[in-house]
Order: sequence, then structure tokens, then C-alpha cells
Amino acid sequence: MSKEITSREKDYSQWYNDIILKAGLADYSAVRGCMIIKPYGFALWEKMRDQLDKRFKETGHQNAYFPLFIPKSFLSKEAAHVEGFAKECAVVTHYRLKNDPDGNGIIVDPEAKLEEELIIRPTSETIIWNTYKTWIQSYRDLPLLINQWANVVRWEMRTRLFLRTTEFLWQEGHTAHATSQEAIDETIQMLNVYAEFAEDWMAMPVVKGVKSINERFAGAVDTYCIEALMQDGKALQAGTSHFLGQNFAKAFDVKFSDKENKLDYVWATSWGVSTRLIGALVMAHSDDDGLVLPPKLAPIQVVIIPIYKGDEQKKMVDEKVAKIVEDCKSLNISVKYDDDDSRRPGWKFAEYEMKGVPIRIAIGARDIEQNVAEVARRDNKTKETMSLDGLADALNHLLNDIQENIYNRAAQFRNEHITKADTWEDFVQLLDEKCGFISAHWDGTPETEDKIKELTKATIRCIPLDNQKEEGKCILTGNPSGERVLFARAY
RNA sequence: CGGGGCGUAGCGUAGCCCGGUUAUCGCGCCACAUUUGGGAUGUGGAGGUCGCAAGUUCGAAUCUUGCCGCCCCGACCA
Repeated sequence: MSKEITSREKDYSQWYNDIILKAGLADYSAVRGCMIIKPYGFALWEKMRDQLDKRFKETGHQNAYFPLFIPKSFLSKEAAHVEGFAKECAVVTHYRLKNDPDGNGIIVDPEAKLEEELIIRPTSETIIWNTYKTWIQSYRDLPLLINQWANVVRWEMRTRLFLRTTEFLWQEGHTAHATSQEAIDETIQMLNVYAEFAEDWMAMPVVKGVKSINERFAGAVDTYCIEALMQDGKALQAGTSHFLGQNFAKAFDVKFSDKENKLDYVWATSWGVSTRLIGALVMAHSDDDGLVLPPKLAPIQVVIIPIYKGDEQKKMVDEKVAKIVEDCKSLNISVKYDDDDSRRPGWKFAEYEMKGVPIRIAIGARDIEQNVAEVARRDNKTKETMSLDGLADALNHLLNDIQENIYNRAAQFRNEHITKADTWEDFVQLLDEKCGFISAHWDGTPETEDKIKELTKATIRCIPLDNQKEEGKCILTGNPSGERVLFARAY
């Protein structure tokens, strides 16, 4: 596998883009850095969204929606926050266009300048905390557990389909609590929701951890994250959950009276995952034939392709398939019968492979005579002949198998690519030749992390939550260290 | 914002260095026929401001200048 990856590494970007375009997930747009999510890609996002949303509600959260526009002054109320986002904000300065008096088409009407510019939200902490100020007076108003599904805009220099687009879709949870501990518990709880979703639904193993100061969210006290490993050996931050302390409460003056009538600032969290998860999915499982989707998230789990000569055979196949479709639906298997006559079977086989459909069934007169169908699985490209009796049940098992198999495959790859390094030479060599996560000692200072980044482009992805304490010496400075941290080159 | 590559039909391209009839080829599209178990075949057909603008020239896809856009690599970042 790693050989394949090495040969692929050079063209990895091209490979990644091809898979997305050919699977029909997304398209480039007319607007620089933005992306069009096509129906198939959006169906996938909806499946992810629905499952996450369900979990948010099970953990007591409610959805709400806040404005797209943020007054410029809001953003500057929390110092670290504005510092972190200032360089990538889109700004609305005018509210009207008019015909150019010189006949050059339409121009911005200089008369229509806004008194205060509006920022298109790069994230919603500020506008939400400005609102929370009016919602929270008493401990009875707490905890306040709100999530929003929204689009945000970050004007990045360089973009990449799904991984980093100028506008992207995400969810952002924003909660307020009476105590520090309660907020920390919430932060960890949501991190666990993300980790379980990544592993159980996306079949993508992740490392749960906490970020170093350098990688911390702008305005957070602590940033927790899930880190995944892509097939080219680079790490990807797949989700974050922030303990914000009282930073935003202080910036927006959000105080509450506790049971003893003492006034205090509330404690906050925020957490989010984005359409970046789709990019993660692509890079975690795909192969050279296209996308490979985990059955639990695949918009189409089973595709059935008829093979026939003439109307008579078609009718016969239709009848058999109708029964299979009905049985599948009763088991909640999402099934598509593609009897489009304008495409030949071979074309369809290739098409659905590129789309990552987990199971493909081919059925023709020959099979029906023997009461069987050809069942092909996408994950390992094997085919077997299965009886039509009890087929839906068998498919159900097969879907579970595939889900498990692609998780195990990704987990094996990930585990093989967490390597310990104890000397600087090993560290550099591992980064260049093996890639993946490097577990190494670090003296705990931002300066050392910066230096390592400068020398190797590797950053500390996280300090794993389940870390073993271990005495050692920093890989760069030789200063004492109490535990290993995970380094990697990252997206 | 720096470095590299590119812009010719819906997509992918040849032609450009060395200017010259009607701009090449493949895929896709339309029609008909034969086909259908791994991206079918034949015949016929439609489709072009050669990225934009200016210049040189009898003549520009081709040469010159300016501009615009896209992709990749850096810095930035989820």
C-alpha cells in the first residue's frame, strides 16, 4: 500500500480532484475559491448532517440561526479572536449599485456606503455572544445549548475542494454554562460525539487530543480536536471543540446571578465540523478507481443494473428487481435500480464505482434461471453469486461487513503510520520517507514548535487525550519532556 | 502575494517556435440501425468571439504589448 502511495504522492492533488469531479460530488465555480456542491455531494452532506444533528439533539442541543453579517466592531471585542481572523474576512462596504453615468455598466453607488462595515461571518462567536448577553441573566437560563447550521466565509489565499474553500458549510455549537467544569465537560462530550461519528459512520479512525498553544483556536482557552490520517500520510484536522473559558463572556459582558445571588461571567464552549469532512472521506478511503463510501453514509447503498436482450427479458428482470427493491426498502437499505436504456452495463459499472456505491448487483436472464444475482462490493472489488432468496438480508450483512472492513483498513494504515522518533535525524527521516504521525518528545514551548515547523513543515497535531506519561528529551532542544506529542505534516 | 504551468466546441487536445485556403483529433451531443455479462459499433449530422484588448502585417490561433482567468507549489488556514 505504501508503495502505491509514494507513486501517487506527486499527483495526489490531481488524484484527489479527479475523484471528486468524476464522482460528481462537486464542481469548480465561477467565483474564485468557491465550490459548487452537486446533488450527489450534497446528498452525502445531508446524510452526515442528519446523523450529527440527531446526536446534537440527543445531547440536549437546539438549533437556531444567527445573521450572516457581523458588525465590524463585534469582531474586535475579543483580542485574540480578531487577531486570528482579521486577515481572512470578506467585508461589505456598500448596499446599492447603480448604472454608471459614463455608460460602463453597473457600478457601486458611492452614495450607498455603510456607516459601519459588515463582516461576512468567518465564524459566529461574536454575534452569538452579543445575543447571549440579552438571553442570560440568571443561573436558570443556563446551560444554554445552541447549534447552528450555516455557511461561513474565510478568504484563504489558497483553496482546495472541500478541504479549504472560500465559502463552506458547517455547524457551529455555542454553549454557555454556570461553571468551568460544566463547560469543560461539554467540550469533551462534543469531541466524543465527533470522534464517534468519524469512526462509526465515516469509518475513519481519529486521534482525540488537545492542541498546543500555537494551533489553538483564536479566543479559546483550550482547543480539543480529532485528527485523522489521509492516505498520502498527511494529517487532517477533522473537527474541533473549544473550551472558551470566560473570554467571550468578558468581551461581551455576559454575566449571570448564581443561587447565592453572586454575579459571575458565564463559561463557554464552541465546536464545529464542516464540509471538510467530505474531503476527509475522499482521502481516507478512495482508490484509483474512484470514491469508496462507507455504507452508513452512502446516498445509494446498493445499485442494481439489469442485463437483458429485448423487452421480454427486460420485463422479467424488472419483476425480479421490484421484489429485491421492496425487500431492501423494508430493511432501510437505500437502493437504486438503474434501468436507463441509454447506458450499457459496462458503462454503469464504471460509473457507480467512481461514485463509491458500496454494493452493485448485476442481474440478467442467465441469473434469473438459476435464481441468483451477481453481487460486487466496492471496497475490495470482489464479486460473488448470491441467491435471490433472502438477498436483502444478505445485502444488509454485506453492508455491515463493508463498513467494518473499510474502517479496519483505514485503522491498520493509521496505526502503521504512528511512529516513535527519539532523535532529530529519525524524526526528519520519518517525516520525509514514511510520513504519518510521529510520536515524539517536545519541551512544551511555542518557540520550539515554531522552529520545528520552520525546519520540517511539521506541526503538533495534538497531545493525545489518552497519552501515557513518559520522561524524555525534546526532539529538537533536548530539554526535559513529560510526554510524547503527535507531529505531522498536515492539510 | 511570490515561483511554475496553462487558456483553441460541453470536456480533453493538435497546430504556435518558423504568420498563408474551409483550425486537428478524441470523448461527449443529435438522428438512424445493429447492440447490451466491464466505459459498444457503423453511417450521417450539429457545435468555434482560438481567454480579452490593442498593435505589427496584404494576411494573426501563431509575432509584440497590456490585461483577465484557472490549476499546481509556497506563505495563511477548518
